Amino acid sequence: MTKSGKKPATNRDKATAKRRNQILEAAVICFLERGYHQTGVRDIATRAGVSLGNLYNHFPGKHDVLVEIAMLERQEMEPFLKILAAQSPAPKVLEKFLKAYGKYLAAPENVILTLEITSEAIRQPDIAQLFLENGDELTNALTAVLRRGIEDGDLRRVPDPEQVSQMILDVLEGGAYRSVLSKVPMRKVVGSVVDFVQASLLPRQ
Amino acid sequence: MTKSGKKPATNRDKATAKRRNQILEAAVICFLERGYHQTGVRDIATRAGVSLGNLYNHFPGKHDVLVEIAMLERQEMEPFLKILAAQSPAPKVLEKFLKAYGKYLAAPENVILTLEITSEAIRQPDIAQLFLENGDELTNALTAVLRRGIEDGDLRRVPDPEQVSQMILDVLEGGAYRSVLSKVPMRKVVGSVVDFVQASLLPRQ
Amino acid sequence: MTKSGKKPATNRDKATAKRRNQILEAAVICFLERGYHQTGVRDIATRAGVSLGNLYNHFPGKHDVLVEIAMLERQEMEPFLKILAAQSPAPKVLEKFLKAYGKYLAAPENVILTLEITSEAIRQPDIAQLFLENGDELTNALTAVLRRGIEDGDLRRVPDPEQVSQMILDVLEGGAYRSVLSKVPMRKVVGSVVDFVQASLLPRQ
Amino acid sequence: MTKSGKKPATNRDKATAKRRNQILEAAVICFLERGYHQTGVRDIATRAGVSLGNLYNHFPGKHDVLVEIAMLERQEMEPFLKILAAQSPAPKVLEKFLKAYGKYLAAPENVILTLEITSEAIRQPDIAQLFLENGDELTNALTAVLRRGIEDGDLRRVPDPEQVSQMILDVLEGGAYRSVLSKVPMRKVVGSVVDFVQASLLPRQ
DNA sequence: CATGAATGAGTGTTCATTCAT
DNA sequence: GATGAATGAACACTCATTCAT
Repeated sequence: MTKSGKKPATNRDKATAKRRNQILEAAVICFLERGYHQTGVRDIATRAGVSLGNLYNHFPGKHDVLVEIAMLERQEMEPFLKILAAQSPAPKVLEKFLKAYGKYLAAPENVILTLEITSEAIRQPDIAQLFLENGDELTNALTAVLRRGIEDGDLRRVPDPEQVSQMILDVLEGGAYRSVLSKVPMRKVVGSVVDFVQASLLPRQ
Repeated sequence: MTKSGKKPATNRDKATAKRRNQILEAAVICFLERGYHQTGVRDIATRAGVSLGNLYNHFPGKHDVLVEIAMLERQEMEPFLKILAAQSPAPKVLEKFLKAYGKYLAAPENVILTLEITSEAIRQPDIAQLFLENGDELTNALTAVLRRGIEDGDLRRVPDPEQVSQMILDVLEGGAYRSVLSKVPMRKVVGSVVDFVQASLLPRQ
Repeated sequence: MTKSGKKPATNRDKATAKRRNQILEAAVICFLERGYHQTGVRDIATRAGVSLGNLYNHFPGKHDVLVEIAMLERQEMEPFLKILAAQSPAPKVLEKFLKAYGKYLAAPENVILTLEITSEAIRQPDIAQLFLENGDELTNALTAVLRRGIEDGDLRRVPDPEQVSQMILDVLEGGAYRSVLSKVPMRKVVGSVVDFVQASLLPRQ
Repeated sequence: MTKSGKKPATNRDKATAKRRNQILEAAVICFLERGYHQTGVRDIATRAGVSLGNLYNHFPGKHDVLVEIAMLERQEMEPFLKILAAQSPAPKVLEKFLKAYGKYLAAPENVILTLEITSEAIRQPDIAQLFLENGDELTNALTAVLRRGIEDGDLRRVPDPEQVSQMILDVLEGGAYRSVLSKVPMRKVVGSVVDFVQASLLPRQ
């Protein structure tokens, strides 16, 4: 699967894949600790236990390591996509999602890494695209939930469900960022978000 | 003595202050164009029409230029603080604020600069503090409006008004960031925000 | 006396001379603390409580400050020249001188400053000349004592009294340098020097 | 493992070692010509025919280049240590040593380099230690000769043989320094030193 | 695949000195 | 005489990347 449709995955392939992972993990740690720009390729290689030159056998350059990390981030969204795919009533799904995603964002490393990527995205189109795609998956799934809730009469008929899902994510992620910076417990933040969002979306009785 | 009391500001002082401003403005442009880390002190000096060495007569270092810019950002909040201080009914004030601040955030440079500072704040405590103080002014003013609205019965009795103002700001700023990245018009974003926030805060009839 | 034979020394002249001294004293402290090359002209000016530009009204440049200091060092030799000029028996004079000069060299600042000058002397001919002249005064006076001692029969008839006085100074100054570096008490060093020199110079009975 | 045991020294290792030497030799030349502080890392790299960056693959920094040179200086003492280890009568050994070491010091480069290191030693503890260790080897060997001479009755029973060996070295090195500065031939200096030292140490008949 | 020596432009910062005020 | 802004070359060092082995 690493190369072609078949699966001849030799030991060599496996060893190589392992190296890649070592490097990626090391890079994540470095980027978290010191930031993307402050991290040198040497730092990554050293931390990964790989020679400097060899790193370039696995990645074309520092930039591409970040790109790959951004792509891995996307996989982390899977559990939340699954939650959003559930067929329970929309408000229930929504609440469950907010709490789960909020818990995930309570880990500072997830926030910092995202900010690091966000920050690069502004000037680097490929990362920007990746980042938007990442977000889109989540937004789309969330939007679908909202639409379903509206149709089922479980949610208020908001004018633009897509914008709303964006806002829901913003409000959570913004809270997460502030909780990293100012040490407000994420738990408290999530509680407020749930209340705020529900108040905005639940239909007037 | 150079600042306080009357205004003994000599020509020399004025020239010096002008230089500082030249440098700061040049730095803002550079940071916007290429980002803080990609910008060299040389770039700033050149753009400011100042010699490299002389820049260091006006600022202790690159870092401090960013700090000063962050401090200037704070002053930009003044008009919005004024709006929030108005004594009209809370929902009116709120809407006016959202539109005004949204309009301000429609300028990509304001968003990018904020992100640049945000991004440094994570690893540099002095900038973090400055950044939080900056935000606090706005949050506090907004919180006051919310409290007043609640007391007047104009707004729903939310459990934690401070968190709510944070969320309102997040939702606006997050939208602004996405509008920079994905070219969604900020106008549309602000519309959704106003609806979303009002739906959440206006009391059930 | 500062300029011409007369003595119109105005207040202005006195103030200026005071400034010069302030600068020189500050420079000595800086050179001792951080070394000549590590010391910046700014450091000296700041320490002297003088503006950077003004320092250049008093001295043509950093180099010349060092030259002046080297010249002042020469004056410090006066007391020892006086000791050597005494008409007591040569061995007595010699011992007294060794102890007095040794005591002077026990102060690390005197040793370090000399080394700093010595070290510059290698590459800067004007300092080299000054330094040699400095030393020559002492050597000549010491040589005179030796010659007198030899003629009086109080000292061994050494082949080259001038070389001998050089060596006597070397042995003292070398000891002083080591005492700075390795914390051997200078007192002990001087004792050994006196014994060593006397043994070499006193005539066999 | 690159060093110990047999000699697996690959071509690569050898090439690397050669580079190090090139750099060290270039550094010595630079330090002699212009002094440690006046020499830029670029100067060294250029003279060594090595790129600036690559120099940092071989040495952590400029300081460490000097340290390594100081360490190499120590090896230069080997021949003199051998002379001092000879079992001939102490006065003979002493004279032979003085002449040999004096001849070595007659080369200005040896004197200047030592002064350069000496001068750094004052402010840099690691160099100070290295420098003292260097000197100690010579002093100890010389002290041993003196002690032997005293026991054999070939030398005067001096109170502190260790101090005496220090002084002997000081007198030689001081002479060498002056011969560099004032162009007095080292030959003449050494002659005087031999006389002076012997006069001090040979027992009264 | 693996290594680390090699490159040289680039980093932020300091320097001694000048000069308009 | 006194000030400190102005200059730009120089500083030690780091960078992402290449490539011979």
